[in-house]
Amino acid sequence: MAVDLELAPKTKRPAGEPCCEPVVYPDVAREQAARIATIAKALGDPIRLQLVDVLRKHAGKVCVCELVPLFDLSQPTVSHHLKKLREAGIVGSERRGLWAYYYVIPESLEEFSAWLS
Amino acid sequence: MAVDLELAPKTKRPAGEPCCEPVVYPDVAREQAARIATIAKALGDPIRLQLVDVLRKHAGKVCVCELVPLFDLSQPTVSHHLKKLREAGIVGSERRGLWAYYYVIPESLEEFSAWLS
DNA sequence: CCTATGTATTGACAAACATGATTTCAATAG
DNA sequence: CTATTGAAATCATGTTTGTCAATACATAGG
Repeated sequence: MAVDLELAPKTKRPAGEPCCEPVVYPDVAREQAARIATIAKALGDPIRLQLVDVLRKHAGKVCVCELVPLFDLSQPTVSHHLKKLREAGIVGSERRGLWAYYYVIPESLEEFSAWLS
Repeated sequence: MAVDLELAPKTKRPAGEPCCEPVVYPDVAREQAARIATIAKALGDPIRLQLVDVLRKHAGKVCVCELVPLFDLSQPTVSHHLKKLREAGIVGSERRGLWAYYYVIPESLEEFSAWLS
């Protein structure tokens, strides 16, 4: 797992040699990085982060009509952000009649959280 | 801190009334969300996430010349990503002669990590 | 000096993104 | 049925992003 890079003091190359040994980054790490980056990207917008924050604090399902007035944004824009979060697997939604309720999928944040700490 | 949204079953509005009570999102939370989203945004690219990953695993300073061959990218592109990470306050850099060494600033990830868990 | 090397910046460009206006869809009430 | 309402999708637009080629900058060695 750990990439073993050398941190030896460098000297100017003898004009031809490569600077460093080419280090191969393991594919599994790349895939994990891609997964985590997808989550991070979805959280990388203040609105979406606050959406997740609100949803998490309620630990239940929240109606879109309650989320929209939290922000100075149009309903379609909030819907757009919720879609992004859905596509990233961070939230799920459920329709009950006219209303749509959103909730956080906690497992979706676990790998990221583990990597971060 | 906790936003107290009601989750009562909804009924169709009497044509005029707003759907829900306007809920005020506290400003302090907005600022925190903005800070965390900045970090998340910077981590929201697979390359940058791997860069941070490598730097963290080494818990020391790593030469750019060792980072570039990890990716199938040009040196300017890697430099660009490192700059993004620097601007987000996630990494710092130090020049020693020709070489530039990068390192993670652990505190930069603390607030995000705390929020996530 | 001059040349070579490691790194950063600039310019350009396609792709992705955030946003709002408008439209579409689904479901409820009458 | 029709009208209305909540939510999602579509369209258009201006902005940001990731990438590389080319260039600039700084430093080390001769």
